[in-house]
Amino acid sequence: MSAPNPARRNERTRRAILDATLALLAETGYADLTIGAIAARAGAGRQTIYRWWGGKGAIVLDALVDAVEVTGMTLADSGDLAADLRLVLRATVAEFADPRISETTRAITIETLIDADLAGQVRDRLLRPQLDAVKDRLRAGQRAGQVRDDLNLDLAVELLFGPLYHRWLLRTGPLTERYADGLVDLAVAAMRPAH
Amino acid sequence: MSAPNPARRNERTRRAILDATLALLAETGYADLTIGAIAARAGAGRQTIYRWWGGKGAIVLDALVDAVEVTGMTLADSGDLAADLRLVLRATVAEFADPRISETTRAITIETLIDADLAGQVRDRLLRPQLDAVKDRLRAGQRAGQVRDDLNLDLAVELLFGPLYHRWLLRTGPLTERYADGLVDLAVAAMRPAH
Amino acid sequence: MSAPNPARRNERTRRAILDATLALLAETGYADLTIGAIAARAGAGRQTIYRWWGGKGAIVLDALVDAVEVTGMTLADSGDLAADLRLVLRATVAEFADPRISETTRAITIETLIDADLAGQVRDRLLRPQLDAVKDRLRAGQRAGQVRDDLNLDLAVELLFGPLYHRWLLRTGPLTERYADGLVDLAVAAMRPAH
Amino acid sequence: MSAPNPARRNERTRRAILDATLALLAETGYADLTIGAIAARAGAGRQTIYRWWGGKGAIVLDALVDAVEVTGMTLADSGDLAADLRLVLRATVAEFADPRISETTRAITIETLIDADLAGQVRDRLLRPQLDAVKDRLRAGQRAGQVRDDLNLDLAVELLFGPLYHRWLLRTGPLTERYADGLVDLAVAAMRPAH
DNA sequence: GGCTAACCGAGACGGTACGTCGGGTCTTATG
DNA sequence: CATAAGACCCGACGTACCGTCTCGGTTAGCC
Repeated sequence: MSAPNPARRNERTRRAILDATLALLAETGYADLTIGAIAARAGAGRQTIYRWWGGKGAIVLDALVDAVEVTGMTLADSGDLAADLRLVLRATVAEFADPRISETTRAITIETLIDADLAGQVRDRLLRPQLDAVKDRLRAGQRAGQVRDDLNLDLAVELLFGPLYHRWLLRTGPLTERYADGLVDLAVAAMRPAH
Repeated sequence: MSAPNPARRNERTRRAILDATLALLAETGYADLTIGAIAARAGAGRQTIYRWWGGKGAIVLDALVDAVEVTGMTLADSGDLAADLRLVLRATVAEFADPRISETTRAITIETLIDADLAGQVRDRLLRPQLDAVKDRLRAGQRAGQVRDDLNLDLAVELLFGPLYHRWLLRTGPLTERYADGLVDLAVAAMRPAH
Repeated sequence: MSAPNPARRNERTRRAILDATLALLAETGYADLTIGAIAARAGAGRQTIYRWWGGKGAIVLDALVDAVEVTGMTLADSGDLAADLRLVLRATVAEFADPRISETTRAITIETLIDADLAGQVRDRLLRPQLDAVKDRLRAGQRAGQVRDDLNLDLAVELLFGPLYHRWLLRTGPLTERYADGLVDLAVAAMRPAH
Repeated sequence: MSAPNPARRNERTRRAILDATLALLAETGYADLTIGAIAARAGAGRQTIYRWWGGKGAIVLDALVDAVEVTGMTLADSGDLAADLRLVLRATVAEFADPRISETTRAITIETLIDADLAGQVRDRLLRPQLDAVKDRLRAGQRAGQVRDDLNLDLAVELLFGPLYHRWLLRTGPLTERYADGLVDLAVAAMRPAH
């Protein structure tokens, strides 16, 4: 009926629920994840979950955001743009290649496809920080003359991560460091100023 | 117990089920689509569905493949690579921008995230033809000297479609013709032979 | 949505549910009786119970009616009215004194206090046959001159069973054969024609 | 943990809770009565109720006893036993016929069927005074020679009230003054000394 | 008249049962 | 023997209350 009072929320229970969610995600996968199972694992009542979250997707998002804790991420700037980007893409490729992480990412991706609100939250809280960090690095590249001035940076970021998502989503090929490197080379070639 | 005999299958029922599936997909979205609703709409028994399909994803896939009917697609070759690619990407963007098609694509995407077998089928029966058509056009571009000889064509195709999927999936920006054109320009720049 | 078709009902399941209900009634008492427990014990789905019954009371009533199976009950007529009535009242007292039966009777009585519809059913299907049998015997007594002609027979029946219910309900005293006999004597005295 | 101190009890809250209980009993009936609703209506905390009462039945009993306030009831003795009893039975019939009172009586009756302890309390605090008053009047009737000396007075009292309860409980007929009078006549006939 | 122990309102918590919904299996009767 | 219909078992859903447990705020009774 009325909204619950967050001030009175039991932090310990909140933690237990998020932890249980991550654990069960890893064990049973997203599709077989149950509110009841989370509650049981967390030693919490089911109602407590419904009190604070809207559904499975919301809990999982919270659990993931909480786990990743992306706060003020920035990329190293070694002067070598391609090298710096390689680092990021290799790391991302590694995450997608890790079955445990991949599984969870798949889970939350499903939920974003179902729930547009959630999609916005995932985008803004989970992904934007990373994408923005890359964008900042590209801007620095522009100032250093390595990147075309008139390049649309949002598009450029998509050029880096889009193919990777595509390959992951459609499983059209392996996700390896070699792949990441090739992708960076190609993207950097596209971004280079016309001589 | 024993496998059903496809020869005795009722084609009319099959059609009714696939049609009902597409109709309900458009009306209620994938998440709220139920086997029971499909059966009811199709005037079929639920058991009939279970007899011939494995689950929601399999029906939806069949319905979509059946609807799209991608057979031997090839790209026009006007000599102008960028122009030819623009046509394809603009068409794809238009599809993703169409809410009805987008919704259905989301539906099947969800299912591919859940069921890897299905993902393979979608990839091979639904997407591969299109991607291969583009790949063929790029190969022609290589022969014409517009595309670097050492370019990994699979990667190149991903460079074209990946950003688009990324933007659609994460809803990070509008899907317009302008966007398609800008993407093509960037990708073509990346593919151009070093002078 | 639509009413289920009784013709297709599974008799075995129905029996299992009624049996489970009686068993659990005896074991746990009415208050702690659960739809879920009945279903589990019967090896049935909860939905199956909800399909055919309206609630706990309806199942219990059915189970009891089914157990008692009161069909065309009549009293012996030995010529000695008091003796015949003593037999009935002693039997009733014995039932109320039996903890197992008493507990179940309490259960269904509760439900009749809550649900007037159910009360009517209990009255008509479970009790009326017995009360009517006594009434018939009293009518025979009138013909034999042992009972006042102007006696309201419904009232007379209540005079026999009412005190018994009262004592059972309020637990104001023991329910024994002696009690039954005393009650019959008093009631018969009240019914006797003024000489 | 430790028992609460009755001396510090807030009388206003106690009253509010009992009043709310009676009001809700009349409005929603016993089955749908919840502790939470009582607390809300009374503007009290649920814990306060649990502090002072054991459960729904205990509160309802207190509320009813409090409402009835049976103190030292005695029957008038006009010399005419039947007339005096008619007064009592007519009053009782009127109570049972009043839907509001009847509903509440049903409520507490339910609870007595569930909780034997409570049954004892109801019997002793709520009913015994009335029954004893009638018993006293019958004893006076014995002394006056209107009632058989060897009559079991407890049984006689049940003979008066039992049929009434029976009819109320099973709803086998209307509860009217005529009914009360007829019942008294019959009972008095049963109690009369053998000529 | 100030201190302090308790009661009080409020409401979050771990639970349990509810009644509903959909999944996948089975049974029955048509054609 | 495939089909339409639908009953069946199962189990997750989201809700309603239960009885317990904090948490401040208020209030009574003893210094």
